Parts: sequence; C-alpha cells; structure tokens
Amino acid sequence: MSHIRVRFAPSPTGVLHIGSVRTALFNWLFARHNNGKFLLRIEDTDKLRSTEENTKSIFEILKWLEIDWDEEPVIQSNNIERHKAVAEDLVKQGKAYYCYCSPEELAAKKEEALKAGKSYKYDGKCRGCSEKIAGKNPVIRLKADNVGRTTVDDLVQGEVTIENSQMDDLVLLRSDETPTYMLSVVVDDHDMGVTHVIRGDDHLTNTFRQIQIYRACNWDIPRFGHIPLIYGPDGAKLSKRHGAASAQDYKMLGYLPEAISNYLLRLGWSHGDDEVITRTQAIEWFDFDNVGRSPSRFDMAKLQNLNAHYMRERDNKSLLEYMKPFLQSELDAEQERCILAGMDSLKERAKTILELVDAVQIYMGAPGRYDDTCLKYATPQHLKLLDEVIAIVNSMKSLNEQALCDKVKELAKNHGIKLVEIAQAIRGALCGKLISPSVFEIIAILGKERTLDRLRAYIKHYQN
RNA sequence: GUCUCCUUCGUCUAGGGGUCUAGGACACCGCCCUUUCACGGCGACAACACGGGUUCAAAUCCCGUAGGAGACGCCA
Repeated sequence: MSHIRVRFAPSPTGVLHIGSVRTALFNWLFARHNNGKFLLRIEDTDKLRSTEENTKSIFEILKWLEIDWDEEPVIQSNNIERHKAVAEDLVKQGKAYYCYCSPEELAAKKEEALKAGKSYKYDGKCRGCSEKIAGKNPVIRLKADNVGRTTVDDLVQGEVTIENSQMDDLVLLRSDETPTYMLSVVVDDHDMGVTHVIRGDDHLTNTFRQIQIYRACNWDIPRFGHIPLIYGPDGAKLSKRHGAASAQDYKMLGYLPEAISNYLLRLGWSHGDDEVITRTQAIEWFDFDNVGRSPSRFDMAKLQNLNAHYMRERDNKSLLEYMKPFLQSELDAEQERCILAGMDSLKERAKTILELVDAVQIYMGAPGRYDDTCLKYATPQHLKLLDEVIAIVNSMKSLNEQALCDKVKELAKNHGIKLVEIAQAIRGALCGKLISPSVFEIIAILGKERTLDRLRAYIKHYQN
C-alpha cells in the first residue's frame, strides 16, 4: 500500500467548472495509479456563497463521472476552531503577530504605492505586536521570511523559484476570527495527511505563501503539481459565454460521462498517439511526466467526436435508459420496442444524447409537420408512386426489410427512375424530414398499419 | 506595474541533438461506398512565434525579443 494521499477540494459556491473536474480526475487517476487515497474536502468557509445544493451537486457529478473518493469527505467549516488555534499558536511562538492596521489605512497605502508605480506589499508596521489589545479586533499576520529564495519542484511545472523578498505578511486570521483560505488549506492538508497537492495553475504563486505557513508550523511540505487551466476556443477563460462551462452543462447537453473523462484526460495529458482511452488504461498509464505545461483550449468538436464514439459503444438498452430523462414524455411498450429495434442505426447518426432524442422521434408518433424540404418529393408524380408503395406494403404478408427494398427497387426500375426519388418520398411521409435511417428499416419496425397511415397522411396533405 | 508560467498544423498533441522532406487525432476540403443523413474507407490542406548563440548536427540545449496566461485581497 502506498502512502500517497491526494485531495480534491472544491468550494461549493457554484456548480463544478469543467476545469475543476479535470483537476479531480487527475488527482483521482494519480491516486488510483499509485494505490493511494483520493480524498474529498468541501471548502465551505465562505458561508455567504456556499450552499447545500452546490455541495450535493458536486457529490453527484463526481459519482456520475465515476470518480469515487476514499474516507468521509472533510467539511472545512468544521475545522475553523482548529485553524484559529494554529494561528494563535503561531503568535505565541513569535512566528505571527496581531495587526491593527485598518482596511482603510491599508487601502490608502496600496493606492499610494500604485500611484508611485510600485508594487504594493504590507509594510510590516505591526510586526512587533504579540499582545492582544482589549476592545480591538486585529487580524493575525504571518511573519514572512523574506530573505533568500524558495524553490518548488513542481510535478508539472518543474523547478520554480522566487525571491522571498516578494513575500508579504499574509493574513492568517481575519478580524472576525475566521481563518483565511491560505491558513485553512495548509492546516487541513496537513491534518488530512495529504502528500501531493494537485490543483489548478492559478495556485502556483499561492504555493510559496503556503510553504511559509508549513515552515512556520514545522510541518512536512507536500509535493505540488499545478496543472494548466482550460480556456475557451478563443483563448479566454472558459465560461458560460462559450456555451457551457460546468460539468452539469455538458451532462444536460447530452454528453456521456465516459466521453467527458476521456476528453478531459487528453486535454493536457497524452500517451503517445492514443486517443480513445479506457478507465483501466488511464489508471495504468497516468503520470505527471506526460502532463503538458501549456494551457489548452476547449474544443467542442473533439468532445462531440469522442461522445459519438462512446454512444456507439454503449449497448442499446443502456442508451435507451440513459436518454429517458431527456424525453418529454414516458415511453409506452411499443415505442420502446421500436426505438430498441432501430437503435443500431439511430445511434450512429447522433453525436450527443440530445441528437439521439431528436432522431428517435420517428418512432414516437406520426410526423406533426413536414419539413419544407419534403416539397421536392411531393409532386403529383411522387404521390402517385407512393400509391404504388402502399399497394406493395399492402400486398406483403410480413414486412421484411430486404424484401421491401427489392420490391421498391423493382418499382423504380419499372418507372425508369432512380430509387432515391421513391425513397425520399417515403422518408418524407414517414419522418416528416429527409434525414433518417433506411426507410425500409423504418417500415419494418413500424409495421404495416402505421406505415400506411403515414403514407396516406402525406399524400392527403400534399394533394391540396 | 511587480513576480511566475507558457509558446509544434485552426484545435488537442507526438517529439527529449541526427531515424523530422516533423507523426497521430479532431475539424475543414475532395473522392469512394450509398435510398437521404450518418458510419466506414482513401486522399488533400495544414505547424516547430521571432532573433541570436552552443554543436559536425537543434523543433529538441542556452540567452534575448515578442505575444499569451496566472498571481499580487481580512475571496476561495
């Protein structure tokens, strides 16, 4: 058993961004690959924006993606007292201090620095305050070590070094005695025994601040891995504006979880020329050597292609179950039978579940309206041909797809026209549009009665 | 502004000094298959950001330049 422990630590202030999902996936794969533990921590210390629903939806979406976690999820807000105690202990040890500077005072200093074209840093005015003054509400700041330099050997980025003079005395505990994010993360990661902190690139510079806290506490510093962010097709941060940014969005758009994981995995990670990768392979192959350092753009077309692949790979029954929540009404037994019978050819025409739902309508009932394109195949000649098709269908004892096809081909030959002329007219009648699987397959599935009804309705509609 | 990171086809990427006239996938275009649309098959187009080094040899190593991103909160 390996001692590796990683964690995914979302804050429930919204739904899970697709970038966070990838972070979760990489953590999970790393844990599973190394036989380590994948832990979950809900960072709900921002009480104003955190909600119960968001927490629930995070659990749900992870389960949906089959990213399972070990041990009970840690709820960060339960640890606030502990965080506070750590901060106060650091003051006692002289590694942190009470700061009585007011926010207004600080803002003024900052503005001044900015005006002078300098970068702002807290000036350490209160560094000497180790006593609490009654009636005042100070913050606790860390006495940052600002000599020398700090190097992090990042799992993804390699060695990253900064001058410690860049560091300023960050706030550990707010004036209302709640811990800041920096403090909470470090304490919780330490308490949870996290050995590898794998998170988004945006935390890379925070890492140096956090290392200062680890050092002040005399705790082991974990390894860090910062994976690049995901951008939209235009290179800007991926957001709702690009159509969809959260895992929920993609779920609702009809993407399969296995397609999303596969896509996300390949975004920023590679294994030679492999594109379609199973979970088992992913666990076997995943490592940080092959995680890219550059940010990548989200490409919907590629996701779609992968989704189409996984849809074709799913068996028809599971696909049917999967699409049920997307349907506007419950299916009766006959509709189910038809869809299942036609699924093989329907699913290879759809890239998403939403498209499949649309394609499946031909088995839900007669067309409610005819697409304008049908007009081309609704001339008096076409309608006459359909009369003959009706005769053919009527004459057959059982509607066998191949036999039907042969007979209609013969009909076309007798009239000296191409099959497409008749097939498209039939398609228009049966489906209300000119795109569908083989019309003979559809007839065979629908059966005589419904086929004749639809053919007659079409003729009647266009006779006027 | 300061600090940090990034830069191979439109996109995701392979590539770790010679096997690179730079490989794959998606997208796009063309052809074949074909009752439509897809699937499938075949093919075409298409990239090492720029400038200097190092070396017999550089997409690969070093240094600059340009462009992009992130961080600089009593948010997480």
